[in-house]
Amino acid sequence: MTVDASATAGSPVPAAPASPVPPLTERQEARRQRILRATQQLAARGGFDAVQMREVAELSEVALGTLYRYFPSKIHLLVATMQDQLEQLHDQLRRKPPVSADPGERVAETLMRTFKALQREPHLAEAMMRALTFADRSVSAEVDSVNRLITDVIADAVHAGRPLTRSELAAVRVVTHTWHSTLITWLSGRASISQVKADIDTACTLISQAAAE
Amino acid sequence: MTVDASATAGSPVPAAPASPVPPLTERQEARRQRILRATQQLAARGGFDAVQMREVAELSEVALGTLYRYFPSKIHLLVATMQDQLEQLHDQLRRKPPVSADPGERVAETLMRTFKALQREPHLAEAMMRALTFADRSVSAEVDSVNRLITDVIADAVHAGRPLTRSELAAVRVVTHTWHSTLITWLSGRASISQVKADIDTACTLISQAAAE
DNA sequence: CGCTAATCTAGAACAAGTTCCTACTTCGGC
DNA sequence: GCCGAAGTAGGAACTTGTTCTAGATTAGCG
Repeated sequence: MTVDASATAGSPVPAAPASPVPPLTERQEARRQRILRATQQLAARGGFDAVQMREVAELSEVALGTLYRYFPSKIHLLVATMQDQLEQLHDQLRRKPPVSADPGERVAETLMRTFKALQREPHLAEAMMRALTFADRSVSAEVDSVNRLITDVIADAVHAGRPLTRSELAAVRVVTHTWHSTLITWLSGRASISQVKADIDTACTLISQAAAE
Repeated sequence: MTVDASATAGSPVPAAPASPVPPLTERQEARRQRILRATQQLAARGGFDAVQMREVAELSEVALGTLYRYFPSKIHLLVATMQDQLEQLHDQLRRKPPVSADPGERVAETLMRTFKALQREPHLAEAMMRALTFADRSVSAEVDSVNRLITDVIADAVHAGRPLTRSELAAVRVVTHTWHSTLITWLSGRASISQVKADIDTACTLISQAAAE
């Protein structure tokens, strides 16, 4: 159950772009992609519980041991899937940035657009978010990387140019906290879509203020 | 793996005070307490992973089947433990309410005091919070009840008397989201104590504003 | 080309949550 | 005090994440 840090730094794990990752051969990269695709597929169908390691292995035509060599746990696998999705999302958002005038509104717009994307595959969203919040210390690096991606997405929405001020950063942190937590609440059926929107809007007022300083 | 709603409504489960819970006999209440105490003990020692159902059963001198009759899953068990702790906390806070003048500061003070309490038993905190955020729909009722408890704690800190205004309620929601999420971040070693404090303070400014309206 | 280390496959084995079954107690009503 | 129903003990069995082993395959290199 405990996976030490060295496992995280092991060969085919992508993880943070900082660690010295020996480049993957073509076939290895293909395997990795097959695994991630299979994971998405299973997750999209039945959520966290439907992502069973044996099934992922079978569907991606890889031995169970190999799956574990690429992703040292189910949580690592799903967090990596989230990284994957977030990168795609970030690209899309760069192509179509939010249009509102106010920074806080731009952030809210961005997050609501993301939320709509998640609603299209609620099971996949559930699987990824459950993994993200359930992750323990052995997945810190990967979870941090996901958080950085989200923070970047939000930071882009605040303003393209200059780095964020201290108070803007503080506001962004609270926005990401609210985003994660309200999403979880929605995914487990304890909040409505409009409730999620309201929570995001509330948190985003902090950004408007911080930016106005 | 899936537990339907009827299980939640089963006999000895306390759950929401709404469902018609047949009163427990003295021995049953004693069993329930033994189970909760054993859970706390194991959780305090080694966190989520150390709470193993077989061990809880053994330590509380109850058969495994009986444990499952009282708490239909490990998650239910830990969420119930959290309810238990929160009730104690709420009592303590009622005896010693926060002293700051500003509502937002009172909330921040309350949460920081709670945070200090959690720091005393970080493993127990980890176990309860992991369970809370990992809980799926089958635990909705219990998780909601925990959320209500936290909301009450915060609402008390905002102001003893009148009910909260709409915008205060919105602010309180964001504060609880921030609280949960920043705690998780701290528990998985991705944020420092001072970071947690900063996040709480940031979120609490929303309350000050809402109360000032 | 042939060698060696790393990687991969197939499948057994193990761990912990959960379910199920059978016999024994306890409870509430008579 | 007695009876049927509900609750409990004890433990086997099942599920799924994870680990381990032995025997192919592959990649890189002289």
